[in-house]
Amino acid sequence: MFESEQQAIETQLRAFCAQNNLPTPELSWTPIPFAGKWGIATSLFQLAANDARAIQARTGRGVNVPQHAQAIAAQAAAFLGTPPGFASVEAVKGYLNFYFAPFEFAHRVIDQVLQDGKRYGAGDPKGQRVMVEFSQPNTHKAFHVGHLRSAILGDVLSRILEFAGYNVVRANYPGDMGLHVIKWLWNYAAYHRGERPATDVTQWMGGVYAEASRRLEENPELEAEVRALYARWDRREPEIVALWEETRQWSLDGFHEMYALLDIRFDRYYFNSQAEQPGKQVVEQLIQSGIAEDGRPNGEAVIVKIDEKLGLTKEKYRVAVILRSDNTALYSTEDLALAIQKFDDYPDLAKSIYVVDVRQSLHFQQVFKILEIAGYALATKCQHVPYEVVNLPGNVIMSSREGTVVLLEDLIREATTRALEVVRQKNPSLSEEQMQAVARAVGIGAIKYPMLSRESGKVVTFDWQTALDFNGQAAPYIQYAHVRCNSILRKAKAETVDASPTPAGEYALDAKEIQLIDLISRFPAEVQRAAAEYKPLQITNLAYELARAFNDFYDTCPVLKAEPIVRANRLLLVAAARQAIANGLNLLGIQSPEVM
RNA sequence: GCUCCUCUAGCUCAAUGGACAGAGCAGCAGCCUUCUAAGCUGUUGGUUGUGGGUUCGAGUCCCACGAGGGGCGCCA
Repeated sequence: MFESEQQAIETQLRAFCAQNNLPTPELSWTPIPFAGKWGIATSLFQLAANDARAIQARTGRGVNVPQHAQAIAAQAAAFLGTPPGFASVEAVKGYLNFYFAPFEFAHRVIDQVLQDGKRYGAGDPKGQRVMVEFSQPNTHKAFHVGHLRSAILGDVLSRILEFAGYNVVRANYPGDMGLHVIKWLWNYAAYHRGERPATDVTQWMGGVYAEASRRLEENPELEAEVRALYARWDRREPEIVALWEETRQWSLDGFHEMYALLDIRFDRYYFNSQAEQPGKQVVEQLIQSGIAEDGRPNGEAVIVKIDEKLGLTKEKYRVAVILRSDNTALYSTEDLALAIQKFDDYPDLAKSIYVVDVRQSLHFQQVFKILEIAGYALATKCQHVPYEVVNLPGNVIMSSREGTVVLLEDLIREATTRALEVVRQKNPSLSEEQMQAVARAVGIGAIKYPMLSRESGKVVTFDWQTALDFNGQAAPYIQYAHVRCNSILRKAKAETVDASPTPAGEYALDAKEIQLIDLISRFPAEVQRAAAEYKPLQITNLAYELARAFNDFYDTCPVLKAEPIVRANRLLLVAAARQAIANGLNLLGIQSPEVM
């Protein structure tokens, strides 16, 4: 947010170095890391180390780098004086700290936030299109908490990338065909023909699937019926296709309901079943060009010996199987075609991102590498963004077959019920309708936040107690800070605040106010970083820090009862804080309630 | 055998190669006649798995080891 100040100082520092025969400095800027201090800082250790080497080479004399850094910093501070707009400069422990003139800079930040509103923190358009594929639910199965991480992570990455300035295509890739679907169809046709799901569609679909698995486990001889059905599907018998199409739609309808509840949307659906034939064509092409080896004549599969093709001596990409010996498609068959399909549909894609479970890392490395070997330039634009799984306590993996699952419907119901109890108790004056709305916002937020607030490479362990704990570092804490902002502004008749952003008179800002403004000013840079590194964690951290700083401010700085000048300024600050918190929550796909 | 990931306070997790490793939860002690206590304050808690190395500087990068987890030619 203060790039122009940084650049001005850097120009001065380069002049200083040139004048003093020092190496050209490469500076990186950080906020001054001490509570209540506001400004920008840079260390001079790198510069000092470079100069120390030069002195060593020239004179053979060793130089103590930290001392040298501090000496240079002190000289530089004297050379620079206090740059325009700053309150002071200090050289300490090899760092140069530039302190902002708080009131002036505070109002630059606040004015910017209030002017930009919902767009505060958004990046300039980058003119690049990015596709994010996520969620990939299996039709004819239940949707459980383990499936939630991709959906939430992918949605939030999409939001962040969009806000950062990219054109984002949100893609879903449902698994609508495969052995699980055939098993389901078999069970349905044999024991549930004519039944239709009424409510909780996805749960019902999952029930029929679980029943199928159970039946087959108890009576393995029934497998023959399933195989027979698979053969009928392979022949595309109209009756089977029609049944598949109808029941598949039930699942998709169920998914739509859940996505709506979770406020997740898609621009484009790719279906597993549609990638099958194109995938086989890609495989043929790979065989023709000598990249793949066709083992089918000998009853073996079609494979690509990737390491061999690359001349690698150590195992890295290994051998990929890209088509079964019986000519049926594998995931890799379909992913080869899908990767290409995406660029056919959107030739200007700068990046094609796959938000998929870390266990498929090798699979994607193989697919992308095979395409690269085959000469597809798009291969290097494909990137797998992996995440770790969601487990149950005791390192138990959620599995539909094992029955160790927490269903999404149950989790949402439980979380909103619990939130409703809390809001009923905390704020009984609200209308029933308001309470319901708050409970939904809080319940959904409480589900999403834990999935986003840890490194995606770390396993999330789901347990009810933590999931339903609405205190501390969690979404409701941030939402509550937003509500408090809103409450103050409502009482102050917020509409007059936004209309007159220029306050008359100046006063000494409290340390809590400075802390809050400092954090608000960091938002745009954090958005860019989150987008560049695919890390929603940056946003959860900042949103939480903002809420904490606001609660701190709320506790020590009266607003409505303050003197007129202070009151006017603090109202603007509260409005800016509310906006920053709301924008942060919005990036996380979490609602900002007006009341709680 | 090859390979990827994880290891930080009792627990769950943060921390651009930089200044003093921070939060929450749990525990203990306080704060509602106040802009909503879903809040705030104080307090307890650390050889960042172990050993080397690189660097002016390492929780962060490199190597080895340990522990746990994932993946590896016809599962998805």
